[in-house]
Amino acid sequence: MTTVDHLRQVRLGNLRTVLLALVDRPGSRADLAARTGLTKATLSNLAEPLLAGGILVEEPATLAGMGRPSKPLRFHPAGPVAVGAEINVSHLAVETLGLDGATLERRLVPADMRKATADEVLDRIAGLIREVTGGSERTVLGAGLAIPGVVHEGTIVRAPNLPEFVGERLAERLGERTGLDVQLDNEANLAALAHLWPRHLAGEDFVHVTADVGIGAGVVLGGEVYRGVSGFAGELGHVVIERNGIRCTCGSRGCVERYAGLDVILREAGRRRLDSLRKALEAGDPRAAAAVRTAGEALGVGIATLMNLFDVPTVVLGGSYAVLYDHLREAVQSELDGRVLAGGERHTRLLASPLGEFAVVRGAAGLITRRAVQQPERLFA
Amino acid sequence: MTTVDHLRQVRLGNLRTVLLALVDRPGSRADLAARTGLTKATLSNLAEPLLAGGILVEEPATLAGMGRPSKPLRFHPAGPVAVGAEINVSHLAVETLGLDGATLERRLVPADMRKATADEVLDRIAGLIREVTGGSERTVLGAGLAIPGVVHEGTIVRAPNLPEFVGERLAERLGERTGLDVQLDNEANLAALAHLWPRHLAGEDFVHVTADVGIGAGVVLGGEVYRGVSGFAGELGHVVIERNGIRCTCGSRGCVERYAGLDVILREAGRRRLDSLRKALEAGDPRAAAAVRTAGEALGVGIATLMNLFDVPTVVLGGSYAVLYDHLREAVQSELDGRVLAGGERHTRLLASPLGEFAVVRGAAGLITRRAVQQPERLFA
DNA sequence: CCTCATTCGTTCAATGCTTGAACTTAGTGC
DNA sequence: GCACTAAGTTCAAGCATTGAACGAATGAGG
Repeated sequence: MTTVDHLRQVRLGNLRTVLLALVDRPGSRADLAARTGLTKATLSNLAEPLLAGGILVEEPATLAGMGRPSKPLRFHPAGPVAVGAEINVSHLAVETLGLDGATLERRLVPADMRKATADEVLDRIAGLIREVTGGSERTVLGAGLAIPGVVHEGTIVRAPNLPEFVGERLAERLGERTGLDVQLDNEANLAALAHLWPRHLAGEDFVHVTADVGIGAGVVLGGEVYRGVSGFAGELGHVVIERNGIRCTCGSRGCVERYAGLDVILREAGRRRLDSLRKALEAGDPRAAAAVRTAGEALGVGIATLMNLFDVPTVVLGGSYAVLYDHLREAVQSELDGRVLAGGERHTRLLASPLGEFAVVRGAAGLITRRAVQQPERLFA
Repeated sequence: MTTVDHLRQVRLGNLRTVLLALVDRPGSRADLAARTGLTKATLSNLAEPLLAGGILVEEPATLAGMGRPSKPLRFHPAGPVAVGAEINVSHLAVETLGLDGATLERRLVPADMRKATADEVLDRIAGLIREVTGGSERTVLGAGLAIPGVVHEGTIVRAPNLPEFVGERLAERLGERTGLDVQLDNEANLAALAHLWPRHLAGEDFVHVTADVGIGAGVVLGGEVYRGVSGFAGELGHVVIERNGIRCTCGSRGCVERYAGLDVILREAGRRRLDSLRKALEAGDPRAAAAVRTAGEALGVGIATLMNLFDVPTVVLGGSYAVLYDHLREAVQSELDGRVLAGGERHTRLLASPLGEFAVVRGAAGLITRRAVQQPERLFA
């Protein structure tokens, strides 16, 4: 690598810094210089190709205070967008996201994936993507694709609820249908990413926990989703809380999933759907409340173990757990208080995700916008 | 940061690359250029100040084959050294280590720390450090200090077996006594580091597990010891394996430590010391074997949980567990086989540490030599 | 309307490390 | 001695940031 290459890397790094500052909020060259620590001269220089390339726009001067008025820069309203897509057991979803973090279009359609072939699913997803991108002339940076399974190097290596997809390379197949650069990832990881990009919810390090059929944790360390060497990191569902406990489909015994999975909660509560459970809880049904509390205790033990290993102070409960948050919190927190070693005084923060059912697709789209910002050379294609 | 500063960073990065290659093995400028991917011109340039500064020496030309003979570069035999020191419940230890990874001097002295004040301990450690460094004129880069407790930002925040030390800033106090730059860290982290630097034992990612009074895991991710946000990462001893199990001193129930700690093993085996247990095992004592096997089962459950969360393929058993390895392995591996999800086919590698009782001090010294190589500007002081 | 103060944005010379090619050095083989 | 080979050295070229000076655009005050 020549010195010239190194200097180009420096430039790309500065470009990234500037774009990150702009994701936070718009600002004039002078403001951005102050926020990034770069000089005004550098900022003028860096902004030039971004404006020429249609990534940013210069707004008309704002007339405020003394001195020459500043012309704020912001992401171009007709600039590039990213697509997020989600294949789940009971639904498909897509979303388009701008570089500024604004959601443009959304679709969520119920569908029973267990009865569908991979081709049918991909066709439907491709159709939905066409729907949300078709009307506009904006450049599409790529698509993130979320699935409920473990992904390693682009291949699905485990998907207990979508066994037909194991071994598939869905990204390539969706890429062929849409002409887009597609990135495949696990839904738990992407839900976690949605809480981190483009806006931070929980500071630097946190764990995002969701339940559908299984229980997945997305672990965020140092601002990055931690995936492990083969994509299996954060398998909270198979943390053992009773070594001679209930047999699990994974071959082990006493996995958290067998005590705190959504299917278990519904069964114990005598309900068939999350919505019905929620209503029962609101109506004060004692059986429903007991089922959720019992699950919360098991979940709390598992999360405590996770926190003692990762030493991460914050836990975000998402998906179904966010819906049940009010009835889960106390049991989970109580286990954490009794079991997490924590730093000096016990500080464990438990939050409910505010993102609702679109967290996963939003994370999938965020994967793409984030990559574009982190590798700004992608914006000049 | 000016462009000139960036270029200086590039130079320091290249210096680091070259030093890392030399830690691996000596080599001529041409050989190092080939191994690092830099050019011969750059290598000549980088080597010059290292030779002038007495960090490296040029060996006489080796006469091998055709062409101009090469003059290999290696770390100067009278170059800088680092000190490692360990305070433990039952002993103190120190070691000096060269940049090339060679151990120069070692001391290990039994001592009951529970009866000693911090001042007494520090005086003794300082005395040992003088012993191992006094005879030589070599520059001392600093000292690593290992303690059996959780360290966060230089302060001991938890030390169940050395309660007197909690809240202390031992690094500064030892620094005053020795005139050295002292780095304090947890013994489990440093034992793990010893398996990673200066020579790799287990590839990229692994977990190193030791037992003394408690059970600690040093987690190595991406070539770095993972410490968590407040130094509590890898608290394997307090992973729960039976949520309604035995009460633990930490306030929780069913912690691995209560089933697989060294004190538990010795008690169940009816022995008082590790050495006596080892002899009993060699003699085929069935009670001893059963105690170790039972502990191995509990340890295996805890490690399986750890592996499902971190997705790290390799586990190194160190300290007392390395001594008991032959009798532990089967039970641990069996739990791992039944419980770890792993990548596709189940690949979990279980190893015994080859480093023996000096692993921790070696890691402590390695902390300093590693820092010197990673921040080569420190070598030109 | 003019001038001053103020802030925004632009221009420009200086800076230094790696590179690759050409060159020098120091051996072997015949 | 001469050709050959490989190690090590010399040197001009190349580029993004900086800081200071400069130009531009406004408000305040007379």
